[in-house]
Amino acid sequence: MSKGKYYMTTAIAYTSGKPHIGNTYEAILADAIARYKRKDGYDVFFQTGTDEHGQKIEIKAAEKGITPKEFVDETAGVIKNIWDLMDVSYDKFIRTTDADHEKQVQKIFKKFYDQGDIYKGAYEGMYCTPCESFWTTSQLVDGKCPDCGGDVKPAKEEAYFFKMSKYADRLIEHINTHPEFIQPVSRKNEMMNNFLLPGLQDLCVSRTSFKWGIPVDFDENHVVYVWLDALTNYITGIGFDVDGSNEMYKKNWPADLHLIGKDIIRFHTIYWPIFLMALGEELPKQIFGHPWLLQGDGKMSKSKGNVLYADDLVDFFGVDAVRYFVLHEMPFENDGVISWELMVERMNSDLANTLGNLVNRTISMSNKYFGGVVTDKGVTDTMDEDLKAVVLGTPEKVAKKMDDLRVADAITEIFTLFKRCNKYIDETEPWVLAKDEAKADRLSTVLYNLVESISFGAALLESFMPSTAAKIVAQLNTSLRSFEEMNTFGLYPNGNKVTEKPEILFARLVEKEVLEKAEAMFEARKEETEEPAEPVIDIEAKEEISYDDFAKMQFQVGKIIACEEVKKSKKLLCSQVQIGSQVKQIVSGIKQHYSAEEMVGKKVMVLVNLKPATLAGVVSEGMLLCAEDADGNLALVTPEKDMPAGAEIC
RNA sequence: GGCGAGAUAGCUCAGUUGGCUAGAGCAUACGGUUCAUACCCGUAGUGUCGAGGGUUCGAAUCCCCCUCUCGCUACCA
Repeated sequence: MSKGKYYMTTAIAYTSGKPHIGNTYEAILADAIARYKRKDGYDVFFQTGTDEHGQKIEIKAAEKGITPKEFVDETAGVIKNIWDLMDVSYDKFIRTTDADHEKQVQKIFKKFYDQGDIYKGAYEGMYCTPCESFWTTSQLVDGKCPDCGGDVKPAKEEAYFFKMSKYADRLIEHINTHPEFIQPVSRKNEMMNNFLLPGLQDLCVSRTSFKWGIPVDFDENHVVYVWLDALTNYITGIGFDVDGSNEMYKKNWPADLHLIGKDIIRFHTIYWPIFLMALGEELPKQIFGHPWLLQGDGKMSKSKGNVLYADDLVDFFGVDAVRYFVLHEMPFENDGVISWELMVERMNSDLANTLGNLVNRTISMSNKYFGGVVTDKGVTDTMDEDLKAVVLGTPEKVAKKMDDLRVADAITEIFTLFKRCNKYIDETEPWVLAKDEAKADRLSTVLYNLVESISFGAALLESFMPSTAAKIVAQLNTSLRSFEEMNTFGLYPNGNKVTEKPEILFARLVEKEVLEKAEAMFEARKEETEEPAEPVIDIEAKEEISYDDFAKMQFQVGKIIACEEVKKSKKLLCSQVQIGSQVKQIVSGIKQHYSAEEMVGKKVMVLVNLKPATLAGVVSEGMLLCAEDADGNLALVTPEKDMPAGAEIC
């Protein structure tokens, strides 16, 4: 009895490298929802996959001396393996290098062009390779990409543009009349206020600066913009065709849920719906931008060697414990935190103590008192009522939470059930009953109630911790029950026999040992990756210049004699810089790296003949030069020996 | 700078339309218990509910203002 179709997706993972636990979280979250919906009677189609085009991949492949295709084949394999390791039950794993996907993207692009939604124009500006974005000079941050902080270079290219504004009103209307469309709702306001209401800009949807993309078939110099390529996976993966889609597509579209990270909400709630409108297709019902899983002890970074990967965590804790942790620890709207200490705490208190020990003690008592045979002798007590009420009420509570995609809260409800069971043992005191032969039947019923309650808990746990749920019912010698079978208390077969030797589900861990082991792992990894003792940075080479070009620039040593913060800005410091006998006012975006006080007295390298400009209302007559590392930290460039203010740098 | 969110126990947070001594989990202390993975159950807490002012019989909750944090965004030579 199907409740109808349910089509859901994750964002497709970018194949630039191995995904860390934060990336993996999304797949696990989606899986929990997919499994739950299936159990709830929906005909679920769950799609995930990989996003494989773009200049960044072209460059990475070149560095490794392999073709882009070889590179993405390898990375896509790594990603798929991790999803499989984590028991992600996807129905389709799409890759944007799949032939049928590429074919459809070309057709879609052509259709847009033919119907006038895409027009050919030219783009001029500063280009950021990793972000594959153009910026106007005024958008740059210290001459760097405002998104990633990376280097940009001047570029001009012929390009195709999509007329976003044409559909803006319709989209605004849709968002306003469908409050569930963007979740959480706070994100809706951000999109409205920052993009839709001020007016949408046309979007550049092709590139000519690199080759690793889907070619525009009627204009070979161009490849399709990665976002247009990537977003369409949601329809091409289920059989969309410009010339007539198949039955599977007709059944599944529109998607019921796009699960994505909060960083790409803009692409999914603005560009994607507009592309769909242009195709004449329905819009997805809901887009949920989930928060991120952050690392407690500082940001994850490869250079620090402290990146957490799902497979490493599995080695420490096991698949289901990791699933439990990321699902349970992630709030609905705020970012969650992951750390070794927190993992151990959850592992010990929730999984080992509350759940594992409950199952273990129940089975042990059944064996000890009745040779493992579980029978309801019908000797009830008033104290049974509350237990039954809690157990019978839990499926409903979980359902309510899952309706709102509050997965963490749903799990908490299930653990409330297990805690209630532990309390029941304390209330009934089976070991006291066991001492009185007249109470043997009561004891039997108590144990039956426990086994029955745990059966409920295990069945509810199935969507979130599938293998643990299976292990529990195997030990109870029963099967996972359906939601329908959770309307009645007492379906556990009377006289059934539980396992003789209960296996420990989750072993308690000692925090200190885990930390030491983790430390050792990171150290080992550092040694592996740390070829050069000192990190080096490669930046994109700029075009060669002549000596004359160089000679146009005048550099001098400047002494900062005063410095204050620019009030209206988060990043700017305004310095008075003595250069020879004159003093120039220079504004620099370095507030986050230097305080105004520590600037004073420094001798720095200044580009003095730069045309003055006004920044945040303050005139700036030059530029202080800085070095920047991979994390965006800045260091002022100063003369190696003390030099007078005004000394020429040549 | 614009828009928005937030500040509650040691930690992570919940507090519906203002209403009885402000809650949960974890951690801590004490007590109980022994079937079990030294586990489970119970009790106890501590809180100037970010600061100040106002409305009200009554404010964590509503209004004003301030401080700080965060998100999106603009600007950032």
